[in-house]
Amino acid sequence: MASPVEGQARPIRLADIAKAAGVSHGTASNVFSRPEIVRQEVRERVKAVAEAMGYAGPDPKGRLLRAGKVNAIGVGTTEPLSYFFEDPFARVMMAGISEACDATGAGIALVSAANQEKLAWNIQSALVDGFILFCIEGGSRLVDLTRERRLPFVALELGFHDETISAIGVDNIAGGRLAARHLAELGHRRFAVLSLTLGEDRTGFVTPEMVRSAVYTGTRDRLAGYFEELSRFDIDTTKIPIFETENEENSTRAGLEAIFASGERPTAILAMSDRMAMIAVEWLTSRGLRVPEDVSIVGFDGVPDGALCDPPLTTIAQPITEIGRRAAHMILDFDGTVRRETMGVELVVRASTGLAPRV
Amino acid sequence: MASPVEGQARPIRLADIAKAAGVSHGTASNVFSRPEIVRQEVRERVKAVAEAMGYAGPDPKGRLLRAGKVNAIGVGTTEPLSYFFEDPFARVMMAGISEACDATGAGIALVSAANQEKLAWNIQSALVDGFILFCIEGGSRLVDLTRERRLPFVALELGFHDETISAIGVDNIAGGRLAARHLAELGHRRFAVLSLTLGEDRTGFVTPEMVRSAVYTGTRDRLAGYFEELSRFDIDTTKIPIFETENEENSTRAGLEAIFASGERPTAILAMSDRMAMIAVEWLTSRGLRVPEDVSIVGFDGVPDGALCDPPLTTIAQPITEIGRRAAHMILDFDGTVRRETMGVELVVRASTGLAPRV
DNA sequence: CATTTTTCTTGGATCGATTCAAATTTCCGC
DNA sequence: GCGGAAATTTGAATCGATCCAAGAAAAATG
Repeated sequence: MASPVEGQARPIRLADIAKAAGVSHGTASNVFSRPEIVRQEVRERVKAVAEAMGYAGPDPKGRLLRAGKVNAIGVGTTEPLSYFFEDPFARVMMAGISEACDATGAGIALVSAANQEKLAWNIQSALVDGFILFCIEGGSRLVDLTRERRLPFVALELGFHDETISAIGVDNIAGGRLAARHLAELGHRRFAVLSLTLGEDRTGFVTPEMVRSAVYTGTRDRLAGYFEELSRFDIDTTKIPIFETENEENSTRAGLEAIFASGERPTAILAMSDRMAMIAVEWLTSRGLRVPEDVSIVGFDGVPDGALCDPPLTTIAQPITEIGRRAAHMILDFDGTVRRETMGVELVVRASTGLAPRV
Repeated sequence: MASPVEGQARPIRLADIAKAAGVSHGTASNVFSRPEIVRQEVRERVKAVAEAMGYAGPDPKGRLLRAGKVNAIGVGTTEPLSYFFEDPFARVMMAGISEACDATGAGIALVSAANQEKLAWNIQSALVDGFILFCIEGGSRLVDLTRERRLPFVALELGFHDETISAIGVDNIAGGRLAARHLAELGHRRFAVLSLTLGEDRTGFVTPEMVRSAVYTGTRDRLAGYFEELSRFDIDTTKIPIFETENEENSTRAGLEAIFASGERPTAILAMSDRMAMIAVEWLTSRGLRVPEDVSIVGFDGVPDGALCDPPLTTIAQPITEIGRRAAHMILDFDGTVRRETMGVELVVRASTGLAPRV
């Protein structure tokens, strides 16, 4: 079933309507954008002509150039676009952004940069008034590219070493401490860390040297929080294995294999994301280790899925939706200043943590 | 912490660069869009000037007007924007759309129309090459508005009576039949239907008259499918209560109350969405009725959540991702024809259905 | 009916780029 | 050093609207 659409004729412009109706283009424009200032008779005539000629209404492409403002905010990531709809953390964040946009009537443009060349082009050509950047893997490339647009932008996760850009994130040190203290108080003494990325594009065990030179200060801060607190319990933090992953299945599993391959198995895992924590729960369970009887796990983020999995995840909850809302407002109400906001975090105790097993 | 940004000076234009570098704007433009055709020396000089003046690169707003193509597809709904990130059906659909867009490098613009006036404006001013419409509640207003833009658009769910618009959906009659046959074969004889909307903005029991005059033919077809098949088992379909909901908690609960208030309780529920089915499971369970021992339920859609809930949902699965992909391609590769595609559905038997209880 | 106000309309300027035919340079071979 | 081909550069036209100062028409006033 197929029917032709609107002959090949090029689309009707406002000027065509004006001519046909015998008015100036100025008046024709007013009929659509400020109808109240044109005489009723004229208004109706022009509208009738427009209708008759099949005019689609003022083309936003034209209006845009004059108006200067797009009324949409771009959300960028280096992941494929589907990330926004599938990743639990991103989804909650997007819900917050959506809320702010809905309230002001702004639209959302999703911009992905999964592959290098297109990344550049997509960021460069996005029709938006500003950007919110999901700074995950490859975040610095994304930031550099975006900076070139000279539009307002905010990095989510202020774990980015560059203090000259706006960012919103959480108090990672406090978060790390809360998680560590909770486990230490349950009697745990042997730990392992599933870490987010410290620099770019690598996975594997991390050395203290690498921690010092971390690009992502957010990751570094969480580690610092973990260790500061554990030190208070007289735990030798230099022996704690830290495995850097890409926050997805393969590298997280690899990390777990590596950690559990070595001699002294940890009784507690500090995971820097709920995603990793949930993968860890599954990995452990499938190997006959019980959570939390044999191994306790604390996640980070506080995504809704964490409450639903089995066992429900103990985690450090971020106010994700609120971060999203604020990020959107930073763009929408941009005032020309760079802002860095730090939000608080909260320990949510559920069933993935328990007393340390008797030795 | 606040630092001023780029003095108030109006942004630098390509023409400014051209003048400063002593070349024509044509050449300046070429430096950025087709660098290979300009002499290296000139190219470098212009680039240097641009760099020095802090030029942000060719403004997409300007380019757009000339180019005519936005390279983004709009996805519209009458729900708030967060719908796209929270509703399980929408999310899977968006994943399919994302895939197609990623492959071609197109962007996605989310357009919401939660409130009437803004709906119009948002649709009218969206910078996109075409629309994909989530035709749920209020779908016809959305379609009418979109039609005015005279851009290609596709309605998701071809359960829309207007055959002149492109649409992709599933074979609703077949789906209805599969669900009904499955239950009938398990011995069920007393049914109730939780229906999607037939027209606009109403909930409550439905009369045969209303079914005949349905605006949403998709809903009507599912009903037809249910009833055709049940008739084959000599079931008197005129006695089956049909309750129309808005596919959310309140109206679905109201429907269940109404259905279970009457004398003869159903042993099987035909729900037209997994969402309603899951709400029904919860409602029944909280009232001490067991699923499937006391009441069996078949959903519709096949969203991932349905496999995870307790008990896992028997459902009629749509190829949601594939529908999303195709919808995106219809817009991306638009050829001026109206297309209506019907996809197949599949019965997925899980644990929410079982043998009819002995009387 | 002339004059002042008020209400509408007009048409040129502008938003920021790209395109393309024509003009100008540069490059080659002889 | 010259003619012609090839490589660059130019600048006017265009994309589709909105804005606004100035002019024209209509309405109000005396």
